This record gives sequence, structure tokens and C-alpha cells, in this order.
Amino acid sequence: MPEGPELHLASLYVNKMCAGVVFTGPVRKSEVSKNPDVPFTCEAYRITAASRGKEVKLTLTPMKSDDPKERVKAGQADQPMDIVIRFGMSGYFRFTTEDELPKHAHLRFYSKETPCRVLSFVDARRFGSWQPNGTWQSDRGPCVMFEYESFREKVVSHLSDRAFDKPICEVLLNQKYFNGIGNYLRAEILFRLNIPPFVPARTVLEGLESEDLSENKKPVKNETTDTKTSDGAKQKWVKGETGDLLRLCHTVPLEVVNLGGKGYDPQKTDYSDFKAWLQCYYVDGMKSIGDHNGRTMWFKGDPGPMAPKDSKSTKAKKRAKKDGHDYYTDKKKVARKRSESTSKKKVVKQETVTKTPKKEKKARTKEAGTKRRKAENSREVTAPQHEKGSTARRRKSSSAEPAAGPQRRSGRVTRQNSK
DNA sequence: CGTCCACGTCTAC
DNA sequence: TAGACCTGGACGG
Repeated sequence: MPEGPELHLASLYVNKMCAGVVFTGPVRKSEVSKNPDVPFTCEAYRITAASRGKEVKLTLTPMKSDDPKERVKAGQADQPMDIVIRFGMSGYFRFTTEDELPKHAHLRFYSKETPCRVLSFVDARRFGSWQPNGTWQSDRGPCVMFEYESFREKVVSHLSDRAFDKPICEVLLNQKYFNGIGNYLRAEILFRLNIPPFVPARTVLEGLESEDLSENKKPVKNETTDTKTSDGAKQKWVKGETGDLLRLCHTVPLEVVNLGGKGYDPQKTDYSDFKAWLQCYYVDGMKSIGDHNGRTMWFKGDPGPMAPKDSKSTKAKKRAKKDGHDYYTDKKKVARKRSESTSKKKVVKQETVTKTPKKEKKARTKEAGTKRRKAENSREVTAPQHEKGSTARRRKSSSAEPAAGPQRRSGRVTRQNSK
């Protein structure tokens, strides 16, 4: 879960759980972590957190003691220390008793209580990182959620930067300008405005003002814009009642923050609210394409002129193993379907089958297939299918669309826990 | 049991 | 621009 909203919810979690808790001793790191040791130890200290885009900063504050000299002499900290943490693909915080330490708790802070409790930075994949005595990473821009004005100003005033030569969906992942936006947010944001993901970024952004003229408007209410969807006419995506693209880079993540703990709290691994909130990412019926960096872009409708187009585009393709495309979709509780219209261009191969789902060949991705394989081929799109279910993902191919798309349901739903 | 996929950076050729 | 870095869940055979 780690995109801006989850990092912020993580900071709220730390502040809530650790309020009034006194921590003690050294900060401990797991044996396997390659991140730096945190040279901090103190008889009594407190922990608070703050977030900015995709980073969380923990502040360890020594409590006053009657005898500072003794403390310092003993190697105890007397000054606060900041630790800046990035979550990678799987990081999160948990506060548990010592005997319930989660697996992969790579950085730990011990409380002074008797049944000791521990604040842990948990990170299964270990892509996360931290820096003792750290500061917000210098090349990351202002937080899209909490430094909106400066975020907006920075983008608008740097449109000549070559970084904006790329498709808008790829630029949205550039943390120098969009600190906090990640793969699900870029899909949700572009979807709300019906902006084709592979349209040149500058084209979409130029003309936007540094001042958000939609400032005082009512809160974005979310209507499922559906009425408008299908018409082939592409409506003007520049700004709607909900505001322009930059404003949505601020409001959409805040919606996730407002979903509350559910979105984040690892304790209750209940992502049902979050999944119900998603309108595009991983949603059944939406299309997906690997972007030039191999990241899956979910969207609806026209991919836009800079779409990787099979051939060489990169990872997605490279990953491609042999022939075949693969598509996958998942379903989510809330049914949302909507196939696409306008899929002009590429026609995917189609399948005629009706009932049994058939799959196709597959493609490989970098992560998975890693290293050696590469091949050629394209990626493309996805289509709908399946129904119900709740969590699960599915892959399958589908025809590109129109005619008939109704259903073919396959036989499977997904279930995850075993019986 | 093997393959594919994952909410993200990093850095080396 | 392509790997590297990792673990684990869902699927498929």
C-alpha cells in the first residue's frame, strides 16, 4: 500500500499508537537488513511521525532527565534524531507486544513498559529504506497532499523540463514533481478526467495556472461519472467540476486518507473499502498496458498517442516471453463493469470462446522472470470478465471489445483462502 | 512445484 | 533503459 496516502496514514498510526508511550534502549535492526544501523539509544524517549509525499519521518525525542550529564556519559542520546523512511513496495508500521513481532520487522523501537511493546517497520520485500539523521530526500518535490500550493507551483513553473516530454502517466510517477503519486493513484486520477494515459504530459499540463482557480468549490463529490462515459466523443479533459489534473493529484489521494485506517491499518487487513473505492486500477473491465518502464498502467478508453505500441517499448515487452499477450483483470466487490468502447486501434486477438476461459500465452515481466528472458511482443489491453468475487485477480484475454461483450463468465471466482 | 504479479526506487551499462 | 533488489500470494499443471 505504499503511496502517499498510505505513508500519511502510517504517520497517523504511529502518532496515535505511540502517544504517551515511553521507549527505551537502542533502536534495533534485523540481521538481514542492509539498511544502516540507527545509532540512537536512550533510557527514555518518545516517537512522533510526519509524512511528506512518499516518505515518513520519525522523530525520536529524549525525555528530560534530572541528570543530563550522567545520561550523556552513558552514551545516551540527549538530542532528537530524525529517521526518514521510504516504504518500497511493502513497508508499513505495526505496534505489537514483543512476542507478536511481525515477520520482517526490520527496524524496531522498544517501549519501556513491562509487557514490552514494539513499534516495528515491517517490510517483507526489503525494498524500503531509512536514513538515520535523515532529511526529506532533496530531489523529491512538495507533497501532493499537504503542500499543494507549492506542488502546483513547481509543476506549472517547470513545464519546459524535459521530464515533461513523456506521457502523462509516466510523468505522474516522477517524484521530483509528483511526490506521493504511485501506480494506483495515477490510474485513478487520469480515469476521473478521462485523460488518455499516453498523451504527452506537457500537452495536458500547459495552460494550467499556478493558482488553483477551482479552490473554493464544493468538495468533490463523486458521482460516478458514468453517463458520460461511453460516448465516443472525448470530452474535454481539461477541467471539470472536480478541478483540473493538478487538483486531482491533491484531492484523489486525500480521498484515500479519508477512507481512514481501513485503507492502511495492517491489523485489520480489510481492504474492502479501499477496493470499493478504486474505479479503475485493477478493476474488471478496465484495460492495462505496460508503460515504458514496465509498470502496468490501468485505464479506460483510448491509450493515447505515446502508448508503447508493441514493439519495443520496454519492459513490458521484454518481459514478454514468447508469443501471446496476456491480460488480466480482477474483480472487485463492487461490480463495475463497463467495457470499453473506443478502443480503436489495436485489436487484440479475440477469442470466441464462451464459457471456459481460456487463457493465452503469457508474458513475463521483469520482476518475475527477471534476468534472462526477454523476447518480443507486445502488451496491450485487457478486458472484462468475471464477476463477483472479492479479492482476486484473474487474467484472461478477451476480445477487444465491442460486439458482444457481454459476458462470458468463466468459471471461477477466486477465493483466496483455501477452503 | 513452477510461473507471474505486486502500492518503488536505485544504479550500472 | 534494463536489470537488481526481495518475499509471498494467486494460479496453473
